[in-house]
Amino acid sequence: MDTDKLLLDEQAIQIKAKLFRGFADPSRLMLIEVLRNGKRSVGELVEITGLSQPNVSNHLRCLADCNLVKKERDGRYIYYSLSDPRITMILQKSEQLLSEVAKGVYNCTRYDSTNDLENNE
Amino acid sequence: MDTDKLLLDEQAIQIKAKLFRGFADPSRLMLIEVLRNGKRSVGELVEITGLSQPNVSNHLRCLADCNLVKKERDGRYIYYSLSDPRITMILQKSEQLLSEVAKGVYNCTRYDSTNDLENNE
DNA sequence: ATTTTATATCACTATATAATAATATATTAA
DNA sequence: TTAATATATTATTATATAGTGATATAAAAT
Repeated sequence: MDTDKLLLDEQAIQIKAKLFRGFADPSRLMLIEVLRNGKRSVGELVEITGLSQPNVSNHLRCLADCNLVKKERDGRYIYYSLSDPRITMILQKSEQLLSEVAKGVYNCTRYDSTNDLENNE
Repeated sequence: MDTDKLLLDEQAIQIKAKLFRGFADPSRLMLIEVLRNGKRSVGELVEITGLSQPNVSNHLRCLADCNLVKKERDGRYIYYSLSDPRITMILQKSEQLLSEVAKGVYNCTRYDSTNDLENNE
């Protein structure tokens, strides 16, 4: 009914969706997971993730723009770290949720390029 | 170092990113927010969100495939509801996080079509 | 000053996917 | 059965965006 419409603050939804987009890409999520263990330079992140350097920089900029990570220069190196411990909490909650719904998410190939399943539902 | 690489279970990352993609689209997030108040038929969701019926159905299918929502038929109506209370918990945590980083997320126009900001950083 | 190293930016391409329009399916009512 | 209603599917289009290669900027070392 109309009580629902009141709860649908368009702008709040947009912002919240944007936050989740920070987590919604495998490369960015990889970076965030690594940063859960502490600050890392861009070079280290490149080394650990195996992503290209420009790709890492681009994703870090995206995350930094959204305040999900913060940067700190030390000489030639720039160290990135998570901006808020609640980011880790959200990831933890998500892991708990996934332990139950993982199967469904795994089977969700709706938007997958690797759509090579042979099971028909 | 290498200890990080061990933590980077590729498949786990992919699945987790997929979960967040469920939340990362404004239309889907809207649907989820509405469902936080209880089960709704497709028609009600169309009415409340203002999205087109096929669009709602498509997003619901995506969410259902990923086990984020469950469906239940009653006559001609199909009622959708959140599959797990932890979904709500994740959203709550995210709201708390957003209360602090919202400004940054709001200003994050990196991938925005509505890129009409006049402030230069 | 020049070179080396670390990171960022930019232009471009390819892919993913959100939205739409048209149509199909399923359930109930007449 | 036929009509009406509710939901799902499909094909298509347009847009968003991830990744790459080339280059630029910045700091330190020679």
